[in-house]
Amino acid sequence: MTVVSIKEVAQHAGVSPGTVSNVLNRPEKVAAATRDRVQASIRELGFVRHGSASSLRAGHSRTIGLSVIDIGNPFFTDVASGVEDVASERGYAVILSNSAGDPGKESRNLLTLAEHRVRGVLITPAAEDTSRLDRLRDRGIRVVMVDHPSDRSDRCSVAVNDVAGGALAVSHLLTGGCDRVAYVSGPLTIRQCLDRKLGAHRALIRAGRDPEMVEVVTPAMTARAGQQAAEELLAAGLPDAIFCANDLLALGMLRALLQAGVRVPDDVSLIGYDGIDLAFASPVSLSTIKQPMQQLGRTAAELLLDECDNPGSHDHQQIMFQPELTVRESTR
Amino acid sequence: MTVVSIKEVAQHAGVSPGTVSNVLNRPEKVAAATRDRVQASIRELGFVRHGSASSLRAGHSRTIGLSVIDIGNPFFTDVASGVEDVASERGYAVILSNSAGDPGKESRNLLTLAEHRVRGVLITPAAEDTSRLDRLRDRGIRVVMVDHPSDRSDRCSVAVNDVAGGALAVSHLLTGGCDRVAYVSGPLTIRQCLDRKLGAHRALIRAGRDPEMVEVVTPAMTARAGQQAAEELLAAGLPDAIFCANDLLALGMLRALLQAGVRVPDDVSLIGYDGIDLAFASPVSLSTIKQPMQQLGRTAAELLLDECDNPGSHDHQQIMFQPELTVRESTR
DNA sequence: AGGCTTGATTAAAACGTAACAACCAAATAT
DNA sequence: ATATTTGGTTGTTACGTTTTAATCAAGCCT
Repeated sequence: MTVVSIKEVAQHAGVSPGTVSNVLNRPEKVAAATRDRVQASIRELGFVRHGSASSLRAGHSRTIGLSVIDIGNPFFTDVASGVEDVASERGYAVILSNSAGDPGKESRNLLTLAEHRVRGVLITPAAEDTSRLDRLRDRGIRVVMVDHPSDRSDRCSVAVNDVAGGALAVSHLLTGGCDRVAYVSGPLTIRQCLDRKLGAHRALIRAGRDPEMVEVVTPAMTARAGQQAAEELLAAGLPDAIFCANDLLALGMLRALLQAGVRVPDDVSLIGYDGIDLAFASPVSLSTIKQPMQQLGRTAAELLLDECDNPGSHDHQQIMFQPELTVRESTR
Repeated sequence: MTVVSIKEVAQHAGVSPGTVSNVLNRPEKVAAATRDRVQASIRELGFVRHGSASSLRAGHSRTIGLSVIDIGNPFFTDVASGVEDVASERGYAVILSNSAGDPGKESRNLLTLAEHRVRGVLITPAAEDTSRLDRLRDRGIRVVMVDHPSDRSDRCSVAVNDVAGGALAVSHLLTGGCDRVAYVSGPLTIRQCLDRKLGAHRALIRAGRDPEMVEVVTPAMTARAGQQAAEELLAAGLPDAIFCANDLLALGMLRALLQAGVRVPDDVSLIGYDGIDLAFASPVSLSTIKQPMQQLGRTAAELLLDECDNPGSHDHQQIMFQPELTVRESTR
């Protein structure tokens, strides 16, 4: 339980505490000989910088917060892994918090992040109202929105064009000769679901079809919910194409359809959204709209850290990636 | 960018800074009237405690570290979600770090955690050598091992009996009438893979069979690796039962088998390990050995926080959960 | 030789909070 | 009436670091 402080290192190396601090933070300012001596002492005593003291004095920490809607969803896992990569490359730590889609829990988590004086927050907001984010910014905590376009130009955001993705999915289904398309959506409070539906609508209109789709709304975007949605669809009479708001829903749907004796894609075409690894490995591999998930996380983290490290020259960007259609076996 | 300190709150409420601190940390010590007044000021000024200052002074932070081997694996995602739950209930933040199985990266991450003076670390170690963990403890950072039994009684650990799990899997296969069992393993540096194999061995011996199994070793425990393993197995001649070291491998295997025209379970029985959600949703639902993943995370976090909050009365526990066989469609 | 620059080092003052001893008034005990 | 306890509040110090201004020595210029 020995805590070695900068002071003891200084004493051991025969210099002042200030010099040790300089070795740590601006090594070029100190003569090579003393620098080596100090570094030797650091190693010998096993000193590690006290982050709390450091950030108290310096006025900022080397931590960022990451607030996601569902850590169990491979989409966010991939995003998180991209964030973690960039952060650890640049010596930042990531505090993870999971809102579980609950704006109340999200707010409480943001308070915890504020207490930790994180340098900034990457957030996929659980609700459309962004006033909480403004309050964070008033406290000097930068905010980058992830998988959600910013409505304002004074904030960075990284998103993927969900309207385009929805259109891509449905026009692929139509091209394959499908006629009646059903949309399996997650909760309607989730922007992504609404945008993808809007895109689907547009594609239908563009093709001169009736824009009305059968729609099933699930309470969660999980495989289990997808299976339940399948039952609803089977009871109501199957369409000849199904567009699921994400891959997990689609995988659950696929399972239930096959089990009910429905052939995919012969009887019904099925397309998912995200491009998670498992969508490829499913026994009938899943056509999907692929999003650059890791890239999303990496870019968001880079924007945030750039804003933190160069507050002067930084200009806010609203980045919008384009999703890509990946055709596999589940669509004709 | 206004930073409200305890001092300004004190001034606003007409009390001393010390009283504000008391309201924050031992509200029972301060008269109801002043307490209310201070709390009103806190709300009005939008004060939030400066975590760095607090932990500098108090000597300990309200953060724990979580170091996992692969954040992309649903197993660890579930564990993480259990940890996050408990931590956020008790006001702790979780710093996530991903070793990606690389002991070097793990060490670097642990250094970052040490700098942040986390209260403790939950870790699924990437290597058997635990001296790094001892060094952490010398620094006053408690360590709880997750999904890895502790070799020593002075440390908490939470694990699942992998030997029993391996035996469970293989004896189920044998009960179903299988004869030649193959084992698809992850990297042999991973203890879990070795233990599950050992269990498989034991089950074979107990049943009076030849304990030698065909074994395929994959470089990673992913669905993709499972598909590749299937090709190897198909080329070498199929056994009549396959035990995969985790569900992701099994799902990839399942996909490749079905695609090659192999019927599951008629031609070959297949069993996985973990019990991830998707194993249920796969078109031929996967028999598996279910582990209490969230529970693992919750328990580990509870042990750690108990050790932190009651250092006197805490006694170290090595908890070992028992895995459960879940029979579904992929085995006969 | 005296004044100047340069480069390296140090002393001291913060940063915002927690904890402890000291203090004070009011209530109780003697 | 005085002494003692009690409940509530405050002043002060310390936590480990960063930073700024100040100091010092050595080299250079005229």
